[in-house]
Amino acid sequence: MHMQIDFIPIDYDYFDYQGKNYAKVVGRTDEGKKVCLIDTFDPFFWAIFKPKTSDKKIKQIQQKIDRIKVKSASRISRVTNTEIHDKNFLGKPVKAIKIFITNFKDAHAVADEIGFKEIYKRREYDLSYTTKYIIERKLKPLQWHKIEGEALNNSLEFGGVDNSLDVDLVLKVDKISESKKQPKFKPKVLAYDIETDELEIGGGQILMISLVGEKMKKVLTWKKEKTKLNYVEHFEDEADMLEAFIKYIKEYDPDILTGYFSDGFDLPYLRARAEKNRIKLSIGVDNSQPRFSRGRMMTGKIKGIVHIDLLRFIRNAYSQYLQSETLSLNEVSHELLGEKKEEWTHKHSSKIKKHEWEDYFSYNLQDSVLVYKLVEKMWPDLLEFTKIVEEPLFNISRNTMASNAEDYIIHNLEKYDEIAEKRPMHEEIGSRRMKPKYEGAFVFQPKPGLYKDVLFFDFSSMYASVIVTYNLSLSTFSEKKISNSSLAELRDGKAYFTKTPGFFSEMLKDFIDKRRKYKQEYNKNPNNLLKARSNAYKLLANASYGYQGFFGARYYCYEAAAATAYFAKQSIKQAIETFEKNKFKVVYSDTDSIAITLENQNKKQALEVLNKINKKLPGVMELDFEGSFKRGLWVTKRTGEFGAKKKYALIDKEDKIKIRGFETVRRDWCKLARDVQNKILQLILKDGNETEALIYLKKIIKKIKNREITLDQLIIKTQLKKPIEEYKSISPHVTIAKKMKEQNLPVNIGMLIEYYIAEPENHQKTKNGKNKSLVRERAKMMDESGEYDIEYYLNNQIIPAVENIFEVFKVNTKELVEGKNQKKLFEF
DNA sequence: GACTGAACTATACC
DNA sequence: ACGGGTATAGTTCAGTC
Repeated sequence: MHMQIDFIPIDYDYFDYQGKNYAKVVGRTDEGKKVCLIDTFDPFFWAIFKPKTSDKKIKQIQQKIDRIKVKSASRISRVTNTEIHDKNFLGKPVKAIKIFITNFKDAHAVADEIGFKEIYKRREYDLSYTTKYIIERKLKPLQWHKIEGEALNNSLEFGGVDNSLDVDLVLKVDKISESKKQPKFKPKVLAYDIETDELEIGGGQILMISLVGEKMKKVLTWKKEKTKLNYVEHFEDEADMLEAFIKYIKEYDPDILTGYFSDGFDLPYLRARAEKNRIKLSIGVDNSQPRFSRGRMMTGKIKGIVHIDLLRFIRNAYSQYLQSETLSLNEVSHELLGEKKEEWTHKHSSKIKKHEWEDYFSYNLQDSVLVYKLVEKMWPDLLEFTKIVEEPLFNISRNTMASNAEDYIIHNLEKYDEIAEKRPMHEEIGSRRMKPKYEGAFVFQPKPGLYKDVLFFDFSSMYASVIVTYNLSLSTFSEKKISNSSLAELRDGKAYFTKTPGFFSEMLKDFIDKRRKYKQEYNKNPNNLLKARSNAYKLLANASYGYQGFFGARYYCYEAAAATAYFAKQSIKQAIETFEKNKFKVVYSDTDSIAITLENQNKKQALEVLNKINKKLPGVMELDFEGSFKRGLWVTKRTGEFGAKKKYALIDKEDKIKIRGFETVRRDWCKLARDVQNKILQLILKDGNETEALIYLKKIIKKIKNREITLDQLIIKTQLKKPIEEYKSISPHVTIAKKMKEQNLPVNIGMLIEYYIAEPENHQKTKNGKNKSLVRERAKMMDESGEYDIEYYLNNQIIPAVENIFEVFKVNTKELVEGKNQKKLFEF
């Protein structure tokens, strides 16, 4: 039956039938029906001719290519057609041959057959089928389309594929067209979370599974403990529970199934337990089981349902805007939703008392509730990134910003008639990584002191605007001098960039323009979607500088990255000079920001200088006024009397404090040191007087000496960043990690190891009174008994955190603790 | 055995 | 392997006297 529908694509997949590739796209109609489209296009890749290859030679090679056949185990793939085209490659016009083949999977093998000496490069055989499909058929993810096609109903076409699909409609596509109307789409989201005794995947039974969606709240368990909680459903055993899990997913029919760290834990665990119970975890629309691809990170894919591991999206797209010290579900929920996980101390199920099970069920449910709410909150971002980058949601939710930027480029090359550059191979990556670091940003050496009336300025999206302004990219770069170009004097040579705009900076300019446009629209009409859109463009713009310097990038260009830093440095130094020429004192500057003090002039005069600077700035570069602060504090380094960079504290007129770099904002310092430093910074900044701060410090020192500090204030947390065996230097947190492992406690890479420093057993001291033993020998796990090491917490935590602050006021803190002033100290 | 600088490590800034 | 360079600072480690 021929029909037309309004359709929004959600999940992309493909299959082979009789040696040919077909796309299988699952999505919804405007009426909420689940539909699977079957569609196809003629797969192809490109071979680019060397310059000046004669037309005759080109014809000859075309004929040879036309005859290529490649045999693989399951099929014979051959070239079905060839076309000669005028295209661009890295911004230069080229003659290229478009090579159509029967099966896209054989593109690589066919490309290998094309080793003619007239062929310069072979390209686009390394793009995924789905990416190619989206580009060729213009069926863009999460955008509405009009689809015309033939409904398949118990058809024998494609080996009866429609019979095996759990959808409302299977449509063989004839025609795809853009929809003018783009009504709001709300996906059906289902969040899940499991609880187990063993952390090793499949190592023990799954005790319970929670499922939370719109009008769905369930905890499934085979535990028999009675409960008043009406969302708990009891099953005979683990197998029954798993069957119910499958059944409920089918019933709910979600577009998105989501968990937290579910790529690495929940989904593989479910799969493993299903296997143990000889159950097929057939949750895919074709009743297939989840599949796992193992790269550096495990990834779980479900056919027809987008599996989102929310942790990965948060890590890649959200984390830089979060204050949370870890990306744990608890902290992230607290920050974004103002809600927390429920209290539950993990213990083996055999040790859980009868009345405690209710808490455990409730805890399990709450985790899914939080994940559900977080996805709701982040949906605008997921949606906008998907619409802008044009890759499937599954990829968007896992991509790093650099790959999002790259995918955007790939999907937009057509406008420039560009053939895509290939992904670097292993050796290429190796040699890129061998390259020395290029010279980066400028950081101003501050003079320690407490300053009044500090104004901050910063360049908006500085590196992106530099790339656009100077046209810095792989396709515009030249080692040799060329006409009409700009020159960057790099550490190891000169780099020229043509002023004729290249596609990279054109696309980047689009990011900047759109960011500006949607930000303005948002300011006029604030809503989540516009905010997410303008933010997405900002993130993509900011990622593009790192992208060009990233060894894994298709459009990697070391010189462009180095030149970006070079030109940025020039601009900020000029801006600093201009402020200084106009009699303003510059107190600090880092990369794209400048801080000045007003002294004898006023803010209006400073803004006039800003105007002057902006008039002289080239291209799309722009310096903005960021904010005023009534006081700002810069301190010395611990070693030497220079001012420390990347460390300062500000206070504005509303007494709001902004702290950068200080121990206060570092998670590897104990809470006491951070809190004390924070308090002292506040006392000093509020009225510019150190006396009260000093009194406070003395009180704290006394408390430490009298052992009045509770242990939770003294926990030191350090992240374990690699396997224990790989550490060359055994620092305290590694020692603790070893101890934990010996006691069979879970130790994972990425974990924050917690410990405190205890009084040494034998009080051996060196001549100058320092503890003889290494710190790691005094490090204890939090539940190990012992008394905290007064000397360590004074000399290695509190004093280092406050010493440099008081030094600004010529107060010697060290003397407070030891030596002559000790008596005085206890008078407080 | 005491001392010192280099190496290693974690974390922050932009 | 899955953005970049710049910077601070602690602890350990290895070399020297």
